Amino acid sequence: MPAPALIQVALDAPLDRLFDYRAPDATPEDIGRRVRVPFGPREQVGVVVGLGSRSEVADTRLRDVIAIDRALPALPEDILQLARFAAAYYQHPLGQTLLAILPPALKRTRFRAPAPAAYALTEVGRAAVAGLPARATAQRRLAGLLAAGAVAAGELADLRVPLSAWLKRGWVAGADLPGVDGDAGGQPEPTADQAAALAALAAQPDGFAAWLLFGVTGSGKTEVYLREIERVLARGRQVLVLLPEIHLTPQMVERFGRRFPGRKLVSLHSGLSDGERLAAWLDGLEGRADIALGTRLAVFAPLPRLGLIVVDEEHDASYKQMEGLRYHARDVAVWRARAAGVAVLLGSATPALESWANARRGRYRLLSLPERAHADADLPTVSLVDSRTDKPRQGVTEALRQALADNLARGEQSLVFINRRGYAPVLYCRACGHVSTCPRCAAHQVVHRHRGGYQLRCHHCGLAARPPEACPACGSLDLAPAGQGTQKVEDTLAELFPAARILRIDRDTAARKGAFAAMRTAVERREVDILVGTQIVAKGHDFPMLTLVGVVGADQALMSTDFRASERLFAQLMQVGGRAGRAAHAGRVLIQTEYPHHPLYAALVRHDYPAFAERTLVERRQAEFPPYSHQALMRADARSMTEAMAFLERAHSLAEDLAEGVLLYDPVPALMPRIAERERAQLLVQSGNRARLQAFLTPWLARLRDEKSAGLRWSVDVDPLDW
DNA sequence: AGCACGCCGACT
DNA sequence: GTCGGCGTGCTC
Repeated sequence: MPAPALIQVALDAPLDRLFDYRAPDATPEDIGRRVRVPFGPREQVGVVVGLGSRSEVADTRLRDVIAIDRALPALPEDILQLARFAAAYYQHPLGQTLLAILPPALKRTRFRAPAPAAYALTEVGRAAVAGLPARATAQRRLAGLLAAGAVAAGELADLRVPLSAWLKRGWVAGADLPGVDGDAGGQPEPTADQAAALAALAAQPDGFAAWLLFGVTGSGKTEVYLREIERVLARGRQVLVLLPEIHLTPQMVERFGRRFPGRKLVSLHSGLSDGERLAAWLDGLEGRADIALGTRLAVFAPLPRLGLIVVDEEHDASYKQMEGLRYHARDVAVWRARAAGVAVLLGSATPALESWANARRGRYRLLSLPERAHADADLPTVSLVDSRTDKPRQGVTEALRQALADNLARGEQSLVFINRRGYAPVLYCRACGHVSTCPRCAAHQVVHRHRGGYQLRCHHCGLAARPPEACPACGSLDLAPAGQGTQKVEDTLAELFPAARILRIDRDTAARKGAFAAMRTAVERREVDILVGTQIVAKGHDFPMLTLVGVVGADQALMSTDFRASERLFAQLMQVGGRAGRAAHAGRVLIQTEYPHHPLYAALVRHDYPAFAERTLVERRQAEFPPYSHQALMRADARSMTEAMAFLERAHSLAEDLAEGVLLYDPVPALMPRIAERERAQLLVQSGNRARLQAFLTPWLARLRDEKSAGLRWSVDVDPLDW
């Protein structure tokens, strides 16, 4: 009699171990497959990660697997390896990591065949729809949509009733998504810089290589991606392209689709329905997709013929996941490229200082595009308005007001950038100096306009309250909003320019689905004269008639205690400045500041990222901050600060005998010490050697898992981006 | 994380 | 008398 066959299963539980189940018919081909198993009192979906004949667990406690899903292909070995790496590096259980990278449709315990990506009329259907009665309006609309060929499932979402009826009758059937018609002929001639970058890429022998493509906004990084992708596609390989934000993907998908007609392009992001996401993921896994474009989670997409990874805007913080598996998609991409023996191309106008340092050390190869691609599109002129001498009125200096007035008179569009939502950052008592604070957080309440009046909102916990009539501290009625937010700047501009058409874009106005696209259309149709917005407008949109960018309130970031604040500010200002004058119109950027001699602004005026980076790297080296050290941040929160700190003190003492080559800081209250009635503290650990830090974290955290204290939550963030 | 089991206050 | 509060313990 053969030894009992067991499978090792990774499950979505916060437990850093695998579970054995009896599976008499399991074979090595089942590794990577989904399984349904009994887990405690319920059923769970897991992934088979190994086979065995013996278990640490007593026979009597072993249970039988319910089903192995052999209808779908197994997760390939390279993806299992990638998940193992990410789980180990970011100190997250393997089961939760694996289940996080599966599309949501595959996490359900009912194993079902995936829904088609598109639908098309059958022969029978084509004949039948001709005879539809006039009153069958929904069916006639469906017939109209399908008349020209296959239509994506997503576009038929509101017609699912007649669609399912037709499926039953056999009038329609699942189909492949139609390819986008393109005009591959209309490719721009590469500039000299682009040609040099492409030549360097082409000269590189097959195998792993990491490239940093450094190019100012408008220098044509995308054109370099497209040509390099073309070369890799021609060798029969798949390409993975990572983008920072969901609302950027439709534009990129369209551009890629036009450029590669006949190639199968899929997009992977959380804006898709579960069915669309599954279809796209399977297109990748089964090798049908040639190009996969997606946001950070797409870095884990299975692509058996992978030949190149592109990470666009590689400095963007949205590549870092802040919850659960706290991975950085750019770093995972580099690891994956190395494991797969392919090239990874990281692009940015303002690289992360980590990447810049890697390029300087020769770990990444640097490709520069110093010139804008259109010869007639010069870089915008950046100038500083000294707001100590030109005193702002309602936040706007005379120089900015004049520039906006001139632009209006010329019929050109302007953008006023202020990275603060709401009306004013705080409500202030002019009698006693009291400021509005959130009852649940250690944060100010922000004044927002609300239904003709005002509202106080906390940006940390979301709590909204009516503003008090009188000061809660001294009873004075002399309360006033202090400082500027997007809403107040919008009001000010409306007063200054009554005839101007003003549009505000921030998280509050862009929240509704489709709102962002509608705003873009309004700007493109020139129905807007002045845009007011937060960083949400800075990202990746070309508005050719936008020729002036005004920046208000940027100094705030110079005061921050976060050592990465100036890096973020520089990137943000370069990016928002890049909105100005992208086509034939020269652009201007005006930055209001009380520190016109600050070296950050001086570098910005010269469009000199390398100077900014060199200077900031010197500071980082002196402080032994990243990229000259590697960090992990332990966060704890509890009902009281005493409990949170006590836990971290305990963690600190459990670390002492392990911490060779690792610097342990003392636990301290977090920068935001209370959010939603939870008191927060943190403990930073740091090492000049990444492997040392890793070798320390694993046994340290293992010790802590046995520590229990009620109501206390803790987590570890490896390579944290913000505190 | 769920979910069950288990031991103490206000209610049909 | 019991419905239910959430402490703590387990999941192959």
